Amino acid sequence: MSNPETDPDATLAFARHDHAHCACDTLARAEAEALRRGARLTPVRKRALEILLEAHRAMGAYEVLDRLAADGFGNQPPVAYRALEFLVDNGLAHRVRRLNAFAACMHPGEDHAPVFLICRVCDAVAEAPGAAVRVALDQAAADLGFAVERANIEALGLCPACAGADQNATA
Amino acid sequence: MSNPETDPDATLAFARHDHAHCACDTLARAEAEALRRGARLTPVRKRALEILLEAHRAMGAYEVLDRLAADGFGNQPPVAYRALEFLVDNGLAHRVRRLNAFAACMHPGEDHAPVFLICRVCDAVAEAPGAAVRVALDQAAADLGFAVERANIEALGLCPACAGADQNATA
DNA sequence: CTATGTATGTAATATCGTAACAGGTCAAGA
DNA sequence: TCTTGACCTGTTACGATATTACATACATAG
Repeated sequence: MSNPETDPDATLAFARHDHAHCACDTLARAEAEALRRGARLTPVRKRALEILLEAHRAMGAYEVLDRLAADGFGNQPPVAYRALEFLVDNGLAHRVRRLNAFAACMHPGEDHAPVFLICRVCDAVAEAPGAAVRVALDQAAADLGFAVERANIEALGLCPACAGADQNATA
Repeated sequence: MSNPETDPDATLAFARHDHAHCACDTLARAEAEALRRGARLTPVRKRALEILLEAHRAMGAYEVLDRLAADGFGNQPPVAYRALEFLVDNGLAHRVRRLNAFAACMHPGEDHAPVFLICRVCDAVAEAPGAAVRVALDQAAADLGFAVERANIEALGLCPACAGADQNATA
């Protein structure tokens, strides 16, 4: 079984790619987006985002906190929660509630409705485009007179790799 | 029998209705569904479901636990978590992660994809029909080769009542 | 009856999250 | 310059949520 702690390739997207490049690129876009919004991407906040981008997977708040503390920032929970809350509020990160975790947004600035796909075998998390899902959700809500402001759409299931492994094992 | 996907009145989410009647009716359907699945709806489990149905809202595990303990069952967390997990696994209840809470399923046995609409003002929670949302989600996942087994779709926003109050206050 | 699997009870603890307050930084305006 | 106010960071302390591990009880098939 692959594990996001040990097998980075099985993480955020279900495909191999250049982490260093996509992390660096995404950070640049996040900084631009923060500037555009007039949001202050202070050192702790920026470092928290970098941590999420470097890890390239969903991380718990305390895990982020440990890294922040190691970098000389505060070592108490509010330090991490505040930085993460800022990132989420400004569309630079997402909260994955099923995992009590946070993940850097891969598309900061783009108006997107992320859908999180969580593999129940290897715990990999992918951020999938969910525009169509969001449209359907808004419609379902509108039918009841409800106005959606924020949505969490999370799916548990099998990622391609684990589905393949499962078939092979069963066969 | 009404179908939650097509009959909006069956999901009187934000509307007034007869709690006692709908709770009793839903409990009967839940028992039938448990029987059909060969799931053992033991006393603790049944009582936990009743508690959720009577409250008719999302409840925290510890809140359910208090009531179970008051009824003579165990008073330690696993008692509540196990009963609630059973209910969720068997489609008799849902977990609302945004609220760290559980709610009785209003349509046990019917193959449905619940969408939770959570009012950020009054905290009311409605279980809306989400078949269309689920279809869109399955498609988005399939595009990445991901097979969805379970989904949590939760929206935060304004319920009709609070949206109205807000408009009045602003006007 | 007895072995087996399942359900329940309990203790202890792990994990996650927040309230409240203190001090620091920075920019706008008296 | 000095103050004021808004915002950010750090820390203490605590509350809320959830799980592990183990012991006991209970059902049911053989």
